[in-house]
Amino acid sequence: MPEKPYDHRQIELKWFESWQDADFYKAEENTAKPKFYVLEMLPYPSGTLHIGHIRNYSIGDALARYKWMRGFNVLHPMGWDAFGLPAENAAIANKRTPREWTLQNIAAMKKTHRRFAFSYDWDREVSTCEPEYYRWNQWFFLKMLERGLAYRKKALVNWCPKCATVLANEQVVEGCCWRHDDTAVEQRALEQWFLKITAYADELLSDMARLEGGWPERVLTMQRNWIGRSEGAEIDFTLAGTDTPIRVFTTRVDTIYGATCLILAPEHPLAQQLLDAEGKARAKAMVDARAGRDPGDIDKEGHFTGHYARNPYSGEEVPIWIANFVLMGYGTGAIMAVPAHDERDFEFCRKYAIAVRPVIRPVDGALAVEPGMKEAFTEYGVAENTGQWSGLPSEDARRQMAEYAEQNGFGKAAITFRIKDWGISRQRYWGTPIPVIHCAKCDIVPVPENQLPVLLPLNVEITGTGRSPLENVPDFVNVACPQCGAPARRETDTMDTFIDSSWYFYRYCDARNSDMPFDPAKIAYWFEIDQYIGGVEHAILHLIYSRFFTKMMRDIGLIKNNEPTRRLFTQGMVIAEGTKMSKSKGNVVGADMLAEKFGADTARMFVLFAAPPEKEVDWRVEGAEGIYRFLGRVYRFVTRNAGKISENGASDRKVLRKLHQTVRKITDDFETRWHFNTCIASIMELVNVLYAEEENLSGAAAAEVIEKLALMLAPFAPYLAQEIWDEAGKQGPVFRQCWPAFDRELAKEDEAEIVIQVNGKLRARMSAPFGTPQEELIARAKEDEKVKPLLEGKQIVKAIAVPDKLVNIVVK
RNA sequence: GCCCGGGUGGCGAAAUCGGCAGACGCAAAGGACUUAAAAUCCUUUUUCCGGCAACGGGAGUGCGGGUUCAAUUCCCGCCCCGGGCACCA
Repeated sequence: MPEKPYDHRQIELKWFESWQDADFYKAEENTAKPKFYVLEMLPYPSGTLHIGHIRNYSIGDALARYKWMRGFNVLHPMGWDAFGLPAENAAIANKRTPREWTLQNIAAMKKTHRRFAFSYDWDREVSTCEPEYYRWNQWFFLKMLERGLAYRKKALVNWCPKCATVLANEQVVEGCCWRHDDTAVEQRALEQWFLKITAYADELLSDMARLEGGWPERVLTMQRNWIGRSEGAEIDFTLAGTDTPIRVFTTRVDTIYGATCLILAPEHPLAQQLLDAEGKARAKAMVDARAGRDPGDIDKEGHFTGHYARNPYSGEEVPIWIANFVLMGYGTGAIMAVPAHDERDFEFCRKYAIAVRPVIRPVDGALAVEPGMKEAFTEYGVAENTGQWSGLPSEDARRQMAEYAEQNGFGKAAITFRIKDWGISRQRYWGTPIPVIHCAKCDIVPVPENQLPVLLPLNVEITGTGRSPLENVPDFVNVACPQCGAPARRETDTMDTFIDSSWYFYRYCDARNSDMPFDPAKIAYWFEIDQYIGGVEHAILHLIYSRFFTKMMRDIGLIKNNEPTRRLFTQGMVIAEGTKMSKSKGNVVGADMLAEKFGADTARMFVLFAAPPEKEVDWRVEGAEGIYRFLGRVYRFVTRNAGKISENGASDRKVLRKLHQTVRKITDDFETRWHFNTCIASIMELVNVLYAEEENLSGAAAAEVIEKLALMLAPFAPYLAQEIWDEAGKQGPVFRQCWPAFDRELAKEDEAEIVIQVNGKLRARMSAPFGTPQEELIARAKEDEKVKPLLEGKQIVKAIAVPDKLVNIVVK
């Protein structure tokens, strides 16, 4: 056969057109095949796909196609995280509505998606900005409202002046906005809607045990830190001379006899009562100075209130201070300071010359002497000078003292979490309207379910001023109260867009259902997600909200699974020529450019080949050119040898052995560790052998090689794989064939190559039949002509043989 | 400060269970084909020493120790890089 040059444009265009109307990737519920749900994180429709997206989808697509070929019923969907701030900013800049802008972006990105031929079931496409989708956000909200999981409270909230909206705690990164790392977040007091994620804090934490093994350890660690469960006790001190309790949270009650002052957060309600005018001013200054600053950079500062608190154990009275390092949002907002046994308290008390009193000694040492302590002793030890608990190991004292507090009514063992309820109110337009109505008489009235969806009005002027643009839409705001009929106001806040992405993967299972968010039976079939693939940047926000939503949906009886995702894979970033890609640097590698210049197959294979999928990949033009050359090499071999007629099979055995070894390697990798870089390398090795042995390859062997090459390439380079399949005269889509089997015997080498070492150094090699006994290997090694001289005049101390691998002779 | 990753040629990397370090690719150099170039094909390419050469010898996976017949791989200590958390009482 005459060789043909590899023309990616012609090949990809041809199959693109041929596949246009085919629905190869439809997932069905009624089938005897085992199911496999593979999911990639849905993109924000910014307008263009870049190489980072391509990497994410290429990993998922390789897996999805492999699973299809292994006979699974694969669900592989895609959608759009279509609400969000950039649409509003674009609207202000371009005089277009957020909706127009978003829909156009989706259309453009979908076109690129199609061009890359990712194996999605597009019939299940979900776009979160459509009423058909967001009405179920509203529905879930109402369900949560009924159950007390959604509530409203006035709260100090994180406010980003640039976004002109509220941020969730999770969206504040080192005191700055997660989108604007140069903008300090301010604190404002606003009436806000919250979801009670803390109701599930314990379960979110304990269920991580089930995710162990399937999720990356570091994601679990990040979530554990975020939830921040801490066991301790709440203890009531009393304001001296009164019965007013002041409750503190501590993890170390055993140190309470060493408490030398009590410290309130500056915002603590009691502090406001106790402080004089000057003190109040100090407190306010502390709060303001804290906003948006890295906590580690702020020096500890305090102010004595002039009042005292009584220690319920010792009866001692200690001064009450306020201090900037005590947080209102954690525990009770008040602490007992035990400088001898806590580093922070030590630093604070030294600064203000407050007494330091050691009450815990090291197990094998003496109690520290004061004055003279240089640092706090924070470990457990033995309690001393601690009343009836003196002499106890401090861990025992800790437990017993908490019980004592409970028996005597001034405290109890308690657990505190770092995670806080999820603030979801946003003073923004392009999001899901929160379905409640404010009535002067009836207060907060949920929108009746049969009136959903509360439609987001179109043609709204976007001002970007910080008040919801919806407030300026009278038709939207002015409604009759559903309960009493009186004129009322509709809620104008919209929901955090993380709501949208918290359950979208359920909607894929039943994307067109207009009566329910989804049919529970379909969820029962498809869930849990067998493999979720996305960036590690979502380790906390999206992945913890999703878990929360799943538990909430289970508790309202919609689903049975406790967790959404069995296995999670976090792929590494793509950087461009050594630097992080960003719009402002103008070095974003766009998917359309890649498809045009190199073809979709090359782009896909490049991102898979450059590094194992969990690692960072550096985009390099030369790297892509290398892959392009390789695909050309494959194609030219195929076109030269398809339909080859030759009886000369002198190289057949060698080539077929390599072929079956390659199939074995790739199959193994798909089943275990997904190191597609080495999979592709092994195909390259195979092709190198093909080039070397081409002359002496029989027609039959060539046919087998070409067929299996097409099948092996199908998950990575579907266009070229199809073209090869076609060249080989085969019918139908290559990616719907069975994954190739390999012959264990054929893949075996004839003889084992045995390495011979003398004192651990490689000195010679020999071949021996598989299974040659160890004694025989050693005997043969000793006779080897390179080895023999090295043994002369030496004493053989030991000889080790590893069957089929190695002999090591130790001499003296 | 604490918790995870990671450190291997000029570069991206490989070595899956303690057994040949550097597969595969990039870049570079040389050759073949060509009027020429591109493309393609072939060869060389960790490093040092000896040799015209085939070849031979030594060193080598961040650094220092240890275990072992044998360590990129396991253990202890340290250095550097990346990420996460960080007054959470």
